[in-house]
Amino acid sequence: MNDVPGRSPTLDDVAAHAGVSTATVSRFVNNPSVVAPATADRIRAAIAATGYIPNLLAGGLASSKSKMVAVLIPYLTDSIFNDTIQSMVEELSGASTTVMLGLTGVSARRTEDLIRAALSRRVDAIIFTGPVTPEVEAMVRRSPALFIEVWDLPKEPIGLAVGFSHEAAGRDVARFLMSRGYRRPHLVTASGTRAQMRRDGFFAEWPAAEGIALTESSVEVPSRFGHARRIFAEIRRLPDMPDVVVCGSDYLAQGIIVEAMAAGLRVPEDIAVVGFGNSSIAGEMRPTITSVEVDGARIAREAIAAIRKHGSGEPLRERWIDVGFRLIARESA
Amino acid sequence: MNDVPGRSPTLDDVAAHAGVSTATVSRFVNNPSVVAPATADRIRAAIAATGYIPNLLAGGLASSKSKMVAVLIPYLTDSIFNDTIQSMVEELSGASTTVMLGLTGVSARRTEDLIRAALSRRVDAIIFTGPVTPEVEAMVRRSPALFIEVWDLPKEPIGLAVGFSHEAAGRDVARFLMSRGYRRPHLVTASGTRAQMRRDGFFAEWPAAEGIALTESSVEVPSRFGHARRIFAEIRRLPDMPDVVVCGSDYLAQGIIVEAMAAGLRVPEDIAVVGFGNSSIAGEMRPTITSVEVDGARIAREAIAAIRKHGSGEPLRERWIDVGFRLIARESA
DNA sequence: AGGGAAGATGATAGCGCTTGCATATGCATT
DNA sequence: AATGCATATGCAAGCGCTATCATCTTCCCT
Repeated sequence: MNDVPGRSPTLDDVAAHAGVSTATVSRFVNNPSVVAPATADRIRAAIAATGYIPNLLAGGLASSKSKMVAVLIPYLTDSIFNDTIQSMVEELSGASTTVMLGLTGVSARRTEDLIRAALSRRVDAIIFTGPVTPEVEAMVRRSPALFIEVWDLPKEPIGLAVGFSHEAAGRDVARFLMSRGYRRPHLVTASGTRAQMRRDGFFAEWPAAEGIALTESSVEVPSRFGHARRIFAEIRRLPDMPDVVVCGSDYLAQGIIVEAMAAGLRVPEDIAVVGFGNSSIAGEMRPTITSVEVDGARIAREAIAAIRKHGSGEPLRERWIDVGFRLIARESA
Repeated sequence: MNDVPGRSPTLDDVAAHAGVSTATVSRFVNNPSVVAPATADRIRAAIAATGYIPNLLAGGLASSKSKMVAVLIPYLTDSIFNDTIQSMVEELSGASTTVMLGLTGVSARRTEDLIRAALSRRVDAIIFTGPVTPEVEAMVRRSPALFIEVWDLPKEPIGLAVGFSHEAAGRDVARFLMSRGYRRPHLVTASGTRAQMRRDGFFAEWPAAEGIALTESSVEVPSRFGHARRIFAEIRRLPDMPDVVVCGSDYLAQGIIVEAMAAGLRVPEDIAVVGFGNSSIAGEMRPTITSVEVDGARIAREAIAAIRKHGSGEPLRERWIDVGFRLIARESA
């Protein structure tokens, strides 16, 4: 598309045009306030006249900071991270940082390739969700990039962890349901580590007494809307219908509600439903979905603050940032 | 791992370790088959021993191709592009190309900033959805990056367009509904350009005859699930209930179905619903949603094929690639 | 008026890689 | 043997920027 004769303008072109040295233009571009106002004006004009667009490949090479961060998540579709990623990308772009997006799926191989790709770009940080394999850990440890694990609080984070205790969340849901009088929950657990931790928390808290039973089934990650048909069919086949279904995402919860209503059941009277993540649909569904809210925007902000600190050489004081969670009781349970 | 503490290993380190020149290692890294098998083995060993990870900033600077493409979309949440983006990112990563993700929202300012950021990284291509402002056009035209507009077929694409005719899609939906005997459609149109084009197509095709009426209302982009409450309330206030609601996304359609059922109406008997985009939920909802399928994966593949061609210097023959669409009749209408 | 401190700018050596050109080696062809 | 042509590798000049150090002005204080 380059119908313009010649190569694209460089710092030197701008410098020549403005009658200053390249160093001065470079300074101006990175921090306009360090050059004299009059010079700044000339440079500004020169940039406009030449149509100069900085080359961040060169800049990054010279300064060994790329102003780029990798965001690695499993999926884009129906993911509970979705709202978090949205604010993550917005905040990052706002801080004039480029986001490199990688979808890991559940494949360790793919994850490693993406980490390698990120390191190849000399990203300033990697924002990661999901289990860390030894290979990933090895690669990441020898790199200067800040490694941020979000949505969880592993015992031994490689760099920084920004998240909350899934085990505690599971416990809270169990306590909540008990207090509401539910006695026969059915857990739908996804195959990922975090879902398992919530399940463990739920089990640990749930009292094993007479008349207090619990059943479960499992789905592939992510906990999608589409899993609902199979799960609901499974539930119907149970000898005793559960009184509440605990889901790994609001999307799956939504699906269960739809299935229940299609089967002529009322939610929550005949069967209650709990979601997870407090995605926007949770408050918009009919009935509205009881869910566990996670402050995705806060996770994004904390992560970015850490990246900025790390970038300016400041050492990070803490290894974990617990953003907590909040159970939001709505109509569905 | 005998890595030098301090800086990360470079091509020279690997070269020294393998007893060859840096050029040879570079060749090996970019295309293993051009070096002699014995040399390749030595280099492979050296890379493993040093833990070398290429620096694509330096590589990109030297070769002036970044192996990076920018993907710019309005939103991540509830977006009809979601499935497309998913396959786009997967295909791109598979082709060892880094994806730079940008969320433009509806702001022209933000869009321009993102384009500038992409150009600063010297991306090989920009995959774009949404209206092109003169500023964007100017920046993009003078850059060597391939500019690909997806999901639409503008009359004068700057680079390449991969999409389909929204006007035709609107017409098809109108014809379909007529043939099914619907006579009182209600259109819910989002504020974006493409939605407007579908609306125009629908209007153009819909016969203006006795007993064949049509109403409409509008929503902010994106056509989210959450808009359904307001829209449905509007519909109920209409003097004559429409017999079918035409939505700009399957998510909104899903919302309308939920609202209708909550109001005790049957879908499609009392009121039918049509979605758009054939997102995964369309086939999973109850009732399943009649929708217009767009082959997102194909769009992704075509875009990537074009990028590859453009990258190897081949000129692009065509300016438009029409991937078409397909109306999928399901239970909801 | 002299001595500096502070501010603004210039000169320049890399950052780690790619690539055109030169060189060296092997092998089939005359 | 001499010639030619692949094939394999080395040399070294950049790619466009940043950052260190040096230089040159001001301007304030004693």
